[in-house]
Amino acid sequence: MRWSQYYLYTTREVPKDAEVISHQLMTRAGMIKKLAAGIYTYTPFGFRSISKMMAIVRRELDRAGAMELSMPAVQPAELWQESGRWQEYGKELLRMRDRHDRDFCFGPTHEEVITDMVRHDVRSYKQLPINLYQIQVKFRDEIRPRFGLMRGREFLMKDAYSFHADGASLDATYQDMRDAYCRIFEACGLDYTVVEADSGTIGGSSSHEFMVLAQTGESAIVRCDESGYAANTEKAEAGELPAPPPGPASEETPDQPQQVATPGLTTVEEVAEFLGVEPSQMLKTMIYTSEQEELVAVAIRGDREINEVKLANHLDVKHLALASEGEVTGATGAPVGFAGPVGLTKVSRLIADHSVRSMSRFVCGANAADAHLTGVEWGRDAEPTEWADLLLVGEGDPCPSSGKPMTLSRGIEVGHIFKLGDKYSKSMGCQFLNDKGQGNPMIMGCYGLGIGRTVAAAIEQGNDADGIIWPRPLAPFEVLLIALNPQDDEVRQAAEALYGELQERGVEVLYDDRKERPGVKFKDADLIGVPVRLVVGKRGLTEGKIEFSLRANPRERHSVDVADAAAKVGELLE
RNA sequence: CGGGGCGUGGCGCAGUCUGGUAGCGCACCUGCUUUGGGAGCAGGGGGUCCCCAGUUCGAAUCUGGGCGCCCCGACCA
Repeated sequence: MRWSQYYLYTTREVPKDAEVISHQLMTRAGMIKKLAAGIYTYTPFGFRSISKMMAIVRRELDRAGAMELSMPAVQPAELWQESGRWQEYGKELLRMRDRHDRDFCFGPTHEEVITDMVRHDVRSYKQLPINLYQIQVKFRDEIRPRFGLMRGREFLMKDAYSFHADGASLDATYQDMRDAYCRIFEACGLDYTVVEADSGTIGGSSSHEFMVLAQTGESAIVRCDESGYAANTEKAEAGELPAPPPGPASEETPDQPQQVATPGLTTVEEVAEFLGVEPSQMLKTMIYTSEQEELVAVAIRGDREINEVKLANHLDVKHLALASEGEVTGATGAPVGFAGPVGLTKVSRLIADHSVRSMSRFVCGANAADAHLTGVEWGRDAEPTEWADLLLVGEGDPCPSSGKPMTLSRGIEVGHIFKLGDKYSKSMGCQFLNDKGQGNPMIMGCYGLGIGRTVAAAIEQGNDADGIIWPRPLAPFEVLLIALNPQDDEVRQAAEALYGELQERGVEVLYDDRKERPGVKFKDADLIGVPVRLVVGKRGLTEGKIEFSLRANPRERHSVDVADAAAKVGELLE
């Protein structure tokens, strides 16, 4: 490809709305153009990387026995009503009407469509298992699209769905897909980790996420080097936390709680400081509401935070919110900031996190304005209706397996695999007949992988002050051939000859034949990050030499005889 | 959905407070010089100042309404 005729326009300036490095570099390198919030065009240059990513995905999934198909982007509401998600999915689902006033949506995912297809075609256990995938444009109307391709509204995703007669078959395919994903991300040269994850609105039991480690990642994960345990903090569990020391004992009334005045002190930190105790000796009581419209109280240690994903799962609700001021006052008889478990009768449930089980003589709100209680004991003064794991796990918490401290880091979620079970097959009547002639819902798995996001993640991991450093498998071109002074006959002829030779060899080469100054060409070369750089210039040519270097190691430059250059490139690309 | 900010040549911005014929840098076109790390000089093209309505002799600028975009938050009792 001759750059002088190619659709590739770089910019020197960083667009003002690009915050993360991958977004800045993809924009500056002319790979993507924004059309609207979270909606991008891939330019020919950008699309080459996207295509390479798709090719890797296809290769590995085909190898894992999955079959590619293509489903509609626009889907009728009926299917979503059947699965229940027309109600559940909320505003992220882009809904629309056709000319006959029929409801449709732009698919954010395709469980309904694939299940609908399979239930019509598959009758017998003899036809199972089946594993189908597509690479498709999806649309999710995110609250706040940002970070370029990392969190767009319209995006390219590979999604696969498997159908099974039993759990063992699902387990086998799940493992195959997990292995395929590992091969895919390894092929992309990414530093990634597999973590246990919450299954979210898709539903189902087991699930794993593939995280590319990057400080700009939007997901938090904890890991234990000792045991290998790794999980998204939405899902992560911790071993038992060390018990905090008992709070101060009351001299006059050692066998009952004592009410103390805490005027205007509503936060754990304020009360702890005022009373001279540690936040870990306090009990925090939060009032939540959900679509079930009942108020529940949740108790957690004062220095810790509630994991709302765990709480929503425990309550089996879709949407959770902290209760309003009015609801809190109605439930506790006090303003926000003074809730506690003692005498809390107006909520239906008091759910206590395991972190508060070992607490003794703790401090909590008194359910009265400007007052807290000290010296409170479980059993004697209050009793939760249930215990649960609601802890948001943090840095240094003990690993649930080894007990060693875990580390917290950030990751970009590039893949997510689920064991769905029969959630969709049951609600949508996707059944098969077993060997005894009985009808059963199929067992399903589903497997997502963000194409654009993975390419962006590769840039997050591969860049320097001058631009992108592509992992070779995702690079738009393998070789950048620069004719430094194309107006010089000798230089041009040598570069043209080499260009032809590289093409003969099947090398993906971008030939910079533009009438630009050397400085511009070098800067652009660094920016677009093509792995191998060849420079034909007057200086070297007088000695019959061509210079080559690798983008990953820009300072190391080598000379090679003109005649050997193409062979040398072939060698480098081996 | 709350709070804040911004819409002015392709991109980044000034001008708006205090109304008076729209400017700068980059990019683009022409010419000359330059040519191994984003060149210099000279000349040139390109803008419904987001949209609608209003105030005014006169609106990018003031008023009202709308649209779009960006950032923060939507959570620790």
